[in-house]
Amino acid sequence: LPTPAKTSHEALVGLARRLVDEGGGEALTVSAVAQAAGVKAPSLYKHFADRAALLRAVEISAMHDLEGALRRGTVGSTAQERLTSMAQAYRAFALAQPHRYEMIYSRNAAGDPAIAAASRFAARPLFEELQAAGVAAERILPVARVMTAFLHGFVSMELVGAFRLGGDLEEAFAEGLRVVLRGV
Amino acid sequence: LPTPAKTSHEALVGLARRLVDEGGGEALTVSAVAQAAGVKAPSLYKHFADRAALLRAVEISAMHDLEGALRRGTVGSTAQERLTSMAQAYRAFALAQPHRYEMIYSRNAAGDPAIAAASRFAARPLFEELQAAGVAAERILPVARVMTAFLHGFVSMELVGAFRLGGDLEEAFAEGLRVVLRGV
DNA sequence: ACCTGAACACCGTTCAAGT
DNA sequence: ACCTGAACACCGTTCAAGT
Repeated sequence: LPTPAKTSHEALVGLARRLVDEGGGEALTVSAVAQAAGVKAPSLYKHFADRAALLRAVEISAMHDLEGALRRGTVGSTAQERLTSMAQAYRAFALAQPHRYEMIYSRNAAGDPAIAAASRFAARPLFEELQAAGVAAERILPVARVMTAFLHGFVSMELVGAFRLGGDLEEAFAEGLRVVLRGV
Repeated sequence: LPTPAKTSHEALVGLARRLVDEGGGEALTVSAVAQAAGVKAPSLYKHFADRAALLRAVEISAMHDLEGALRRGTVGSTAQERLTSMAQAYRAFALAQPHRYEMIYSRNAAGDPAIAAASRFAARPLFEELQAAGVAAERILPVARVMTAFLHGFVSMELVGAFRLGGDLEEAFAEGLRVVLRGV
């Protein structure tokens, strides 16, 4: 005689996301998610293999969020305008949801195929814009890597507080973006 | 009647470093360090306020390591050569000691003044080379930020396995470096 | 002055028992 | 089929007691 389910896979991911947004990855404890779902900790193991699986689900949803933010933020008619606005949308996403952003490049994920697929999904907007900009096919991958390396490096250092020497961060970002886009 | 000390601040940091090198930051547990030192866990609190303090000590030593690796790796007579070799040394350090590198940009550190000082120390080689290269004083900070953003972004994505789409990573790094150095 | 055992609140996880 | 209480091994940390 089945007990009616008090929660679900999707509901748990949603609650886990909220915990991450508020307190970072370490706030995503099995007990905290269970409590938020009105259930006891052992019950979670009926929905997820372990904490790592829950973490991966949140990471994947964060990658989808990033993809959406990039698409919404990409505006303008020229390639320069569109790539610049996309880069600004990338940074805005990271600054608005720092903990969620950090999940994306956490290494909980290593070899998981679903993570790899979500990662490719999040990278698609950039690839499409580079293609539309007329970048040669064989240069799209290296150019995309230089751009994402700069973007991820800049915002992750910004989030971690590594830019402690004063100066205008907005201008440093704009300058870096100009330099990188000149290479496109 | 004082008990003879079985360990010391410096010895504990050394043991903690080894644990980090082998298993990453999460391998640095109070019990593991204590066991490696031949002591019980509570004894560590006579040497460090808490686990976070031990973590910070390891981070600081990692920053000093990076500084040394950058200085040793910077060779050549022209500014381009020297900055290129420094960038390659940066990446080589991260790839050779990934866990130690990750400590440097972990956010355990936030507002600690000793961490901030060590961070400035590790950044010095780059600042000095940019100055020697004749970069205008007011451009040194933004240029250094673009370079470190690219370097940290590239190697941290590489370490985390974010570059899954094949292609030549060596060339992507070299290409990115050329683009960034063109901005200097 | 440093080390220790015992204790506490917290983890993630397992499992037999409930419905 | 899902939920639960009890249990286990592990965390970090505190503290009174040892020398």
